[in-house]
Amino acid sequence: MNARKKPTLADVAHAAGVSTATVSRVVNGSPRKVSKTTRERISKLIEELEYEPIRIGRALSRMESDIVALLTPDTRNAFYASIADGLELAISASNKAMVLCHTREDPALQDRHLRQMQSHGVAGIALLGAVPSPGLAKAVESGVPLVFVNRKCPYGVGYTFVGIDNYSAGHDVARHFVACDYSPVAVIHGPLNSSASLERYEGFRDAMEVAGRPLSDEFTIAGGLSMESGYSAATRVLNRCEKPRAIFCANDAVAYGAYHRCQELGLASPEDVALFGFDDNPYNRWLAPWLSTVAVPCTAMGQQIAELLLTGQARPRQYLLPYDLQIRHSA
Amino acid sequence: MNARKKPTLADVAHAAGVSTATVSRVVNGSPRKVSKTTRERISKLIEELEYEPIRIGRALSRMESDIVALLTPDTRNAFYASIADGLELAISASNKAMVLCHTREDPALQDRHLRQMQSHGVAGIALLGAVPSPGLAKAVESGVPLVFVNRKCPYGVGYTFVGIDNYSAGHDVARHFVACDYSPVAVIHGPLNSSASLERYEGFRDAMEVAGRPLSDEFTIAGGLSMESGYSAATRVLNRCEKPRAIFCANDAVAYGAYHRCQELGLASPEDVALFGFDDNPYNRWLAPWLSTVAVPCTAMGQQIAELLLTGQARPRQYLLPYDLQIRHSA
DNA sequence: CTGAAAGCGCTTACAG
DNA sequence: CTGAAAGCGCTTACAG
Repeated sequence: MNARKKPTLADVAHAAGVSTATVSRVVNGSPRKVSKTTRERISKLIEELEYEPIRIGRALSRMESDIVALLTPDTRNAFYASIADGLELAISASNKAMVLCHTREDPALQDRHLRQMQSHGVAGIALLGAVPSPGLAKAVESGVPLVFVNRKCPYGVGYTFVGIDNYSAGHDVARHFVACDYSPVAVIHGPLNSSASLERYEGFRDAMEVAGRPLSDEFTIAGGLSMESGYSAATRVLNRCEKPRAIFCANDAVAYGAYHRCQELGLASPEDVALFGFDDNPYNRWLAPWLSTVAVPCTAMGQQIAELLLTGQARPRQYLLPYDLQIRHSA
Repeated sequence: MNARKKPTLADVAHAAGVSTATVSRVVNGSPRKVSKTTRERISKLIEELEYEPIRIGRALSRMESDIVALLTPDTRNAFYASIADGLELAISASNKAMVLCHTREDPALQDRHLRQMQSHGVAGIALLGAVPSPGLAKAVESGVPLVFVNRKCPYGVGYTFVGIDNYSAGHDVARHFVACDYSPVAVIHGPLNSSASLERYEGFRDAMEVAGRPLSDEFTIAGGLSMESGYSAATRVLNRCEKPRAIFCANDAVAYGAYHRCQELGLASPEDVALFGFDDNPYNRWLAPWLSTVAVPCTAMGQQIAELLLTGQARPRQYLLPYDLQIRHSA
């Protein structure tokens, strides 16, 4: 009911009998430049009037808003949601805000968001699971601060990246499969325009080959990264007369879908079909404690992204975080 | 490498030989007011120059940004994530953006976000799972467009709400328990300052009482809404010498935690302990197809919220969406 | 149908 | 240490 408008910088300045420049300086804490007495007087006034800067003003004058964007395919995947969560925590602690855009693996949609975010004047954009798209190609040239997460930039190597060594992780999973003596072995990989999917697959494939057990084409299945697509990929591969003894899945969501299909077929894991996931989805602990997987440090990733977005990187760098093979019951 | 600055309204106006007012009018599509020829000329120029309005300018002059905020405890809960997803879809389709803030059920944090969002000049705020807090009390008075989702406003009844009839749903679950003849029956409810938790619990309790099987105190457990807290609440209630025959859980996440505890204790569901959840979390389909639950229409909720936030409500209203009892294997 | 001009709330070189 | 003033890029009443 209180129709009193929110106070502006000018209101505070007027009340304090100083210029807006001075108030602006104390708000932004350039303490060297304002005398202690004035500063204290103004601070008190700010308290009293409950002055809160209207950020649009600042944004216009600085030509940059207090906002960063996170573009990601789908936060219903709890692994992505965890990264978003960690990022948001750090961003909001720095008194900034995070806008969330779902790209749904769609280049056109990613481009719309990219343009929209630039027109919002965001301070930076994190791309968690970027897809190649014309707008992205432009954006990397234009100089907006970009951080690629999980998947590397499709347009060259000189861009900031936060993630793990997927090739090496895929390699490790293969070595585990060999140690368990699983045969034949199948892989359900994600879209190969994603560096994460590609490298996982290549590392796995190469290690199998080195071990003298090359992957066969009929056991190399291309799929998406959702539970639905894991289900349908598993349906296909388990339909063959020769069934795979073990499946390396593109991520945990895919493994969940595959698991569901195994259940339907009455196949036990690891007895009939060993299953290996990727990410260590937060739901594992409660609903799938049996799932062997590669733990990706999503919390650390969120923090790293925030740091890069907040401080602005002098030069692009690759941040390779440690991953952790989780051998549990399913493989 | 193209250091050409992005064109502004003024650049377009200059190129077209008209005033910025005119360009602004065609950008915002007030078609009555600009002659067809000028309009077409300007439109062509906009294309050519790839002009994209810098939204901060508009925001400052309108004193409202193209952004809406979603405040929610935790999107790692896939049910909340689904609502966020639906909302983001609709918002971004309207060429606006959604900022996501996690409140973690913490009043102080909620207040920080509330203030921050107002200082960003957001066009509206959706509170999915609001907690009572001083800042919220102020915000409801101040006239920011607010939409309460799932949980009603703790400060009175005259506020916009999108959700289901939780009392009635709790009632239905109790009637199912009675029909199954489960006894004794336990309930793990969420925080009672949440209307959703409170009403579910009350509906359940009242229906049990009407059926002549009132809930006992020792089988009424207060907990949080996470998997962790479901686990610990279940640990407590299953430690008693008399074990419950069935547990109504605050939501599916709590049911997952309880399920995990049952597994550890070697208790089967529904044979030893029947389990009932709430929400119909998207993960159910794949990892917990056995879980009986109340399906809440999260997609429809997301759309409804977007509509309210985008069009601005003339007067507050309650939007009660239909829910659906899902009787599956666990109860 | 179109334009000149004021205004939105900040920040920041420039002077003093 | 402090202030007057210009400027950020839009929108919009007001005139014509």
